[in-house]
Amino acid sequence: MVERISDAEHAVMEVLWEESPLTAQDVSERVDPARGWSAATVKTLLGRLLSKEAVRHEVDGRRYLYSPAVQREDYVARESTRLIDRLFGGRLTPLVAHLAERDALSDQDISEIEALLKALKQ
Amino acid sequence: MVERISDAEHAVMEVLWEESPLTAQDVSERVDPARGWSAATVKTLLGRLLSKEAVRHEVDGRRYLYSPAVQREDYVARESTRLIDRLFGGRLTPLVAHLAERDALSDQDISEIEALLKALKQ
DNA sequence: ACGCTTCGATTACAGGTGTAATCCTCTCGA
DNA sequence: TCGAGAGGATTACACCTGTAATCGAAGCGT
Repeated sequence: MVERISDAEHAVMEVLWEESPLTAQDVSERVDPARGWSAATVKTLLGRLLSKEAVRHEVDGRRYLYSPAVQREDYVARESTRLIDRLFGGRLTPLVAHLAERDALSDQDISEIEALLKALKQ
Repeated sequence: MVERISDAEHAVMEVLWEESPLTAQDVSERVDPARGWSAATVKTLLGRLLSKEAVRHEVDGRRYLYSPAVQREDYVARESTRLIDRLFGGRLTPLVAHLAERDALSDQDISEIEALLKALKQ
């Protein structure tokens, strides 16, 4: 079930998906510096993720080592489905069409996606 | 700049994008019944959307007639970019790949997207 | 002219979020 | 052995959200 992961929490998850287990301090050092978070903030977020059961921790002496308890794949799946449902009635084609119209697709994107789809049809 | 439109507010926007201008009551009647909202709730949301300048209103006697002040296109663009940036480093291909892996693409989706991409290359 | 209805505006209120500061405890170095 | 630092837990606090109820003014029907 895992409740919804907020935006700030997501930034922490990204760190743990990248590498784990990590101590709170490790996470603090690795999290996107653009956030400008204090170590305390990161700890709060870790605590919240723990209670949401989105991460788990093993005890290491008097510290915790945190690891993701949800797969990035699953998170991504939930979030993308959510968006596509909300905005495009659950269908991907309009999203692609939309991005295409906004010139958000480079030639390379187009080629890659074509190759991908071709592979899917085999 | 239009602040971020929340989920509940978005449901109201959908009504106005579909048809406008509408009175608060009209909106209330048209909004997704699955939400089970009271008329008061819809009014609150309209009020918030007004102050966010996501909708505007013209006075009609002692009522307001509400219309969208942001285009659905723009909203959709912002939201999809946001998701794709956050989850896929700004690139669409991984999203498509991801959906493909989850079997979220039907044969028809694939054909449609192929056709779309083909058209884009002309 | 008076009360009921209809509107928007104001107020409410709990839960989530972003962003910490503070507290308590344990451990390690001097 | 005693104080400083490191760690998690607790507390803080304002703003956003979802979901209304209530208020006060204006118009309508009788």
